[in-house]
Parts: sequence; C-alpha cells; structure tokens
Amino acid sequence: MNNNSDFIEKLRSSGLRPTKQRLEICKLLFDRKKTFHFTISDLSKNLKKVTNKDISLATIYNTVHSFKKKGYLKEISINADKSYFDTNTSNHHHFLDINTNELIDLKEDDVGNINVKKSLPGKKIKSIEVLVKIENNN
Amino acid sequence: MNNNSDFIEKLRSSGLRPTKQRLEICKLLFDRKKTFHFTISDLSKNLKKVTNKDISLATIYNTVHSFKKKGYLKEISINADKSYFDTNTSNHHHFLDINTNELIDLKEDDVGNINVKKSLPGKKIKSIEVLVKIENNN
DNA sequence: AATATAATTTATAATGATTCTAAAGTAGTG
DNA sequence: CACTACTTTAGAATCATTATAAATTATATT
Ligand SMILES: [Mn+2]
Ligand SMILES: [Mn+2]
Ligand SMILES: [Zn+2]
Ligand SMILES: [Zn+2]
Repeated sequence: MNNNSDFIEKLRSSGLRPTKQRLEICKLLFDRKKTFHFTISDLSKNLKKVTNKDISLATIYNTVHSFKKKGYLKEISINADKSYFDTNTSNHHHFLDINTNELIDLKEDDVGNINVKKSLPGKKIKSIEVLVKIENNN
Repeated sequence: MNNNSDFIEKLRSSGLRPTKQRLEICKLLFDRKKTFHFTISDLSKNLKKVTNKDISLATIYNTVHSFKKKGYLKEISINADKSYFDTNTSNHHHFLDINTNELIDLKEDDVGNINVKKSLPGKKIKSIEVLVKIENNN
C-alpha cells in the first residue's frame, strides 16, 4: 500500500521527524488494505515481533498519542477496561461483539441515516456514532 | 420518591443485605425524580456531604459494582479517562457535550428508529445505542 | 562534513484509579 | 444469645498510563 518514503513524507508534513521507531509503527498501522482496531498492548506485542531492538513502551504511547493528535488515529472508548485505537478516523459505526470484545466497523449503508431531533441552545452536533452490541445466539 | 423501607425491600429482594452504607448510597442514587449520570468520584464526594461517618472508598466501589451486577446501574464508557455510571438502565441514547464532559440522555423520539442492515452469522443484536457528540457553536 | 539545536527516545520513577487482602464489624437465623 | 455468612474497612498491591531527565538522533547551519 505505502512505501517507506510515503511515511517519511507523511510524518514530515505534519511536523514529526521520521524516526525509525515512528516509521516502524507507521508500517504496522498504515501499510495495509483495511483499517483496523488495536490496543496499545496489541501494538506493543506486534512491534516486538517485527523489530530487532525493542521500541520502548513510552515511545509507543508517545507515538500513538501524537498520531492521534495529528488525526491519523482515533481513540474509541467502549469498554471500561480496554481502550481501542482505530486507524479509520472517519465518523463511523461499530459492532461490538461482547463475547470476544472485538470491534467491527459498520459502513454508512449498514445503518440508516440518523436524524437527531433534539438540539441544545448554543451547541451544535459534532458527530453521531452508533454502537451495536452483538452476542452469540442462544 | 422512595422511602427507606422501599430500599430495604429492594436490596433484600436481590439478596443484598440492607446495610447503612448501601442505604445511604441508594438514597443518593435512587431517591430522585430523574435518572442521572455520575462517576465514582462524584458519588464519593456527595456521600461525604450527607454522611457523618465516611463510607470507605472500597465500599463505594463494591456497592456500585454490585448494583451494576444486579441491574440497578449501568456503566457507560465514553471517555478514555472517565467512567460514568447511569441510573437509567434502559437502552438509550446520549448527547456528550465535549466542552463540559456532560452526558445527557436522549429520548427514544429524539432519535429516529435505527435499522441495522448488516448481521453476522451466529450473532444477534443485544443493544443499539447512539452517541451524539455536541460542542459549543463558533 | 562538522557543529549546533531542538526533537525524540529511553529507562526508570511517579501517579492514580481500581482491586485485593484479611481482619473487624454486622445482619440474619434460630 | 450464639452462630454463620456477609459486609465493611484500612491499607497494600496492581497495572495502565504519564512524567522525568539523561542520552541519542534528526535537521538546519556553517
Ligand atoms: Mn468497573
Ligand atoms: Mn489516552
Ligand atoms: Zn472503527
Ligand atoms: Zn443515560
């Protein structure tokens, strides 16, 4: 999907130096066909698999947070005891499988248009997102 | 709304002994006209105001978790760094004011019916909830 | 290319919310 | 009252996350 110089450009253009740690993380997060959801712990484990010298946990946190700030990642809070990040940064809906704790993107068309009738003075709508919890049959 | 013996009955009927700590917490949470949202820290502060002898933090956690397990409270995970509990245990939608971090219930009618078209084999829908983030105008 | 500067990484410590532990207290039963 | 199981509690432990501050690295400048 992307090659290394794309990531270098991406990082530079947002004022982040393309360090080897950040590039390694870019490769894991963004060099894919589909977007996905991950936890810091997932990312940390996957980085251990693909790198020789480990990236420190502090750097993983720093990087994920700066990517979030730059808009390359989105944080999804769905579960009191697990925080997910999403490489799909658009507003979108989710299935949450409560048996597996897996998050699954829904497409725009999977959920009809949502019409919020209530409004509050001085406030405007920023986003509308639906969470559909699913579970095993029976 | 409720008096003490209602709460004693409520607790007994779900196999929880009506201790003075639990009753104190019931009064704060359930003796109201409207449901509301709170954090453990909110609850803890409010309990300090109304009780002579402080209820220990462990008991507050224990009680909130057992009330959740009995279905008297619902946990709402919306913010990575703040966990809310809701005395409205039905499936319902929310505004989240991102300027104040305030959660506001939406009524069924405030959001049209939601029709989820996608389904996954072996899975059924357990709940559908909408989160509408709002922010100040301008 | 060498130097200077600021950004970044890192190991490690600190924080803070939540949970655990085990001892003391209390409610229900007969 | 006496017994038992449940509950509360203070304090310790845990664990994810953030802070610190020294070493390293990227980039700009000479
Ligand atoms: Mn919890
Ligand atoms: Mn975070
Ligand atoms: Zn997603
Ligand atoms: Zn609510």
